[in-house]
Amino acid sequence: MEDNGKIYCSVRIIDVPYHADLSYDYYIPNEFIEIARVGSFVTVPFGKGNRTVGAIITAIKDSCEYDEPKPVASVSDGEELLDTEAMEMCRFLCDYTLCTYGEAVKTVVPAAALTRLRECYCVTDKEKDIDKLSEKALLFYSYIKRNGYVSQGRLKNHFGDEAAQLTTSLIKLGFLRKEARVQEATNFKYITYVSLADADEEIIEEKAQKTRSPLQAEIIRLLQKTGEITADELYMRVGKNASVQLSSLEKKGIVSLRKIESYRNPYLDKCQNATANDSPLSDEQREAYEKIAALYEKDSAAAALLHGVTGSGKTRVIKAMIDRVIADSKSVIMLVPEISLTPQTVGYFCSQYGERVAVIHSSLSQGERFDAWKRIKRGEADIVIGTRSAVFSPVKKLGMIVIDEEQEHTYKSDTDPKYLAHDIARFRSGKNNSLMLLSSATPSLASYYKAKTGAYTLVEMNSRYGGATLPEVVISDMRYESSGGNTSPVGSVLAESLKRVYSEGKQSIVFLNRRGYNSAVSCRVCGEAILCPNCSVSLTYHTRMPLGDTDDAKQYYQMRAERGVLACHYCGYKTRLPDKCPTCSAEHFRFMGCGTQKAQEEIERIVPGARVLRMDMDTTQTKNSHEKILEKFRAGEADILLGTQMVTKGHDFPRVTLVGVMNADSSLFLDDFRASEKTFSMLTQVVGRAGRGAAAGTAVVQTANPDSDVIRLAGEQDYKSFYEKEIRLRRALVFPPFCDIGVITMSATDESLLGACAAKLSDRTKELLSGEYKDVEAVVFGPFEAPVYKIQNTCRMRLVIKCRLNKRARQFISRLLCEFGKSAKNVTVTADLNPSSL
DNA sequence: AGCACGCCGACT
DNA sequence: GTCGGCGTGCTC
Repeated sequence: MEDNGKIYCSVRIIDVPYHADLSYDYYIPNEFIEIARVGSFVTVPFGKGNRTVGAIITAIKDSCEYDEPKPVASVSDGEELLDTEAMEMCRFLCDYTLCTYGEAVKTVVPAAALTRLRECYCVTDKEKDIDKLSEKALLFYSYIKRNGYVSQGRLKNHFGDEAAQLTTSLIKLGFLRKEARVQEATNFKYITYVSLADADEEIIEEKAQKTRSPLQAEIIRLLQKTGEITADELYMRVGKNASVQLSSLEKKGIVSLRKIESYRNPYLDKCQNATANDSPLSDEQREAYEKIAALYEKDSAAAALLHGVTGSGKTRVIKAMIDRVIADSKSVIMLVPEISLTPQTVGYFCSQYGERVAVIHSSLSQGERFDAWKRIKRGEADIVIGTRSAVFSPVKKLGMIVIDEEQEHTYKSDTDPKYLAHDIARFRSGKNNSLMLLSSATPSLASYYKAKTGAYTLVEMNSRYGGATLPEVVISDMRYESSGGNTSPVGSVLAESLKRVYSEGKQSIVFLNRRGYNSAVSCRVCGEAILCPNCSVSLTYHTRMPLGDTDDAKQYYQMRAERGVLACHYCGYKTRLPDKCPTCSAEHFRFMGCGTQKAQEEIERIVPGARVLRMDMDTTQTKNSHEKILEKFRAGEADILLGTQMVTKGHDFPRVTLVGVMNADSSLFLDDFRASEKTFSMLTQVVGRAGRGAAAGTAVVQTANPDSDVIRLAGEQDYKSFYEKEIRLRRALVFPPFCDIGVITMSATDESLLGACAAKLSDRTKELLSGEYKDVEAVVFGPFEAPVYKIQNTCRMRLVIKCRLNKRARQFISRLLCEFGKSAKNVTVTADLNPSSL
């Protein structure tokens, strides 16, 4: 509606459910017109109660379709929050993963950068019957009245646990109102510089004479000597309690304080000893580099897959490419699967490029993350190394995004916008005409298929660099072990090899895909396994576990001393081993399977004297524990490194000559079409750990399926044959990359409600597919129970849709989410498009 | 999500 | 007769 020159804006609201996530129009009051821009964070009145909610301006315009727009309530000033590319990424995330705009914003921008909404309470103008309140309520009420707007936290501090009840009842009676207040992002770190005030020495001297405080006098004398110093330095010399004195000196006009914003950067020391060293590339590496560089120089959106056997020096090629890109004054984002597992890679790039590197990963504090983000946004860091969320880094002039170990499942987000880093990278490379470079020894089938069919440029490196040879691989058939009377999880071949390597003074790595002691405990009489009361999985027996900061540590120590603990790996539930079988009351249990704890005992028994380091979820709870364990092993303080997945990642240990895989087939028969791919990748990686130095290595792979092609080909490091075999299978069965898969998951605590909802969703899906969405070619499976049906007492059912996930198919699934988001109370419905596992 | 409107059971 | 249960629907 045309309206006397008013200015309007379209906004997307941050915290709305999926079905209400639309574009809403508001008018901008004159006072905000100067600062309101596309990408600004605003607050607006929303809904019947006009509650204040946060939103992002997506458009500014001089007319408005809607008849009675409300006014914008506040506009966050300062630089706009989201730049054009960030907004495009949000838009893309919404469309691509079917999330709300707000969820997308929270994914693209670090939490600390978002001006935070804080729930506050204030009094209303109602005064009638106020004297009828209880004494306590009246006290509560007048406290809020005195203070204006009071946050929940503050109320709880003053009134304790009663605060919550008091607020709700007073709101109900109409004396209080809840209102969201904008709390500006105050999340900055400053360094304070102290100097004597800019005045005549005489005046200062005169003022100093008047000072009674000896500490203040000391500060003045110090400053007269040193000139300007940082506050921290001053505290070091005269003591921390000087801060009060300092501010009083400032008030008196004797000293002046200067605040400079600084960054929290835990990688600073790594960066400051930057020592660029360049040894020349090998012929093969140079060839690979030139091919990729040529692609980059075309200056249009492109993607390359660098496929090189383990040890072929992919990192060196990547380094050369980064040099090439930054030579153009463009930025680089390099993704790694997990920072804690690749300290070498991170350390290497920090030392090469110094302070222009920003490192981003999940265990940064909010402030550290925010500061890294600002450094990038301001163009002070132009090389970003990080885990998947780093793909959103607001770099200037993006030249290249590298995805190292491209097949890793960590590149798919497991929380709500369930995006794949590759898809974001491809999108950004399209927008910036930049290069996406994938790198792996065992590419995902999807990526290799794209390379084979021409969508990506394939660059291959087939020889190990520096004369290292592939290890000799021995497949140890575990079927004969047990029939031969060896019930140990360590077979005779592996046992002999471990002993030999130990006696030679070399190191071994043993990989085992299961933590804990045993995998399950079952009753010897009725055969029932002991299950987690909250989840539908069996509990795992642990002999010892780290205590962390659990509140019942004492009790826990006691349990552990007595007889070990049964733990759930899904919800963290812990209990002591019961006296009797919960099902039949028999008193004897069978302990099945072998976890890292039991394996450690076994290996220590088999190789007497060997020092075994265990690395799994239980021993790596604390910060930097990964690095510490790896460093210890590297330093030769242990002979055998035993662990789960995390021992397979790309660290080089020159003294390792033996790698053992204890249960190579544990992931082979998973109920997942990617089982072979995952097993192959994992085995290839772990086998590649052996013999990275001059000495030839051996890999012992224990399996009950020695004839399996996957295991054989991984042993031979023959990716191409594996690919050909697997891709034929996928084509025949119509699995990705020959189709997409969408999974709709419903979860609820009420099982019957969930069942009803699942049936309804399934019916509705079929109805829409044969009606309004007839053009979407899809095959629907289910509903069935999720592989782990119950986690933390929440049951989950899912519907699997196989189809081409084009725009239209996404619309269709979006429609389902909208309909069931509205109607289904107490059932949560979410979608995962192309999940990393089924 | 929150908050309104709206239509059926046990109370002053 | 009303207060209040939570079913359905909307939010610029």
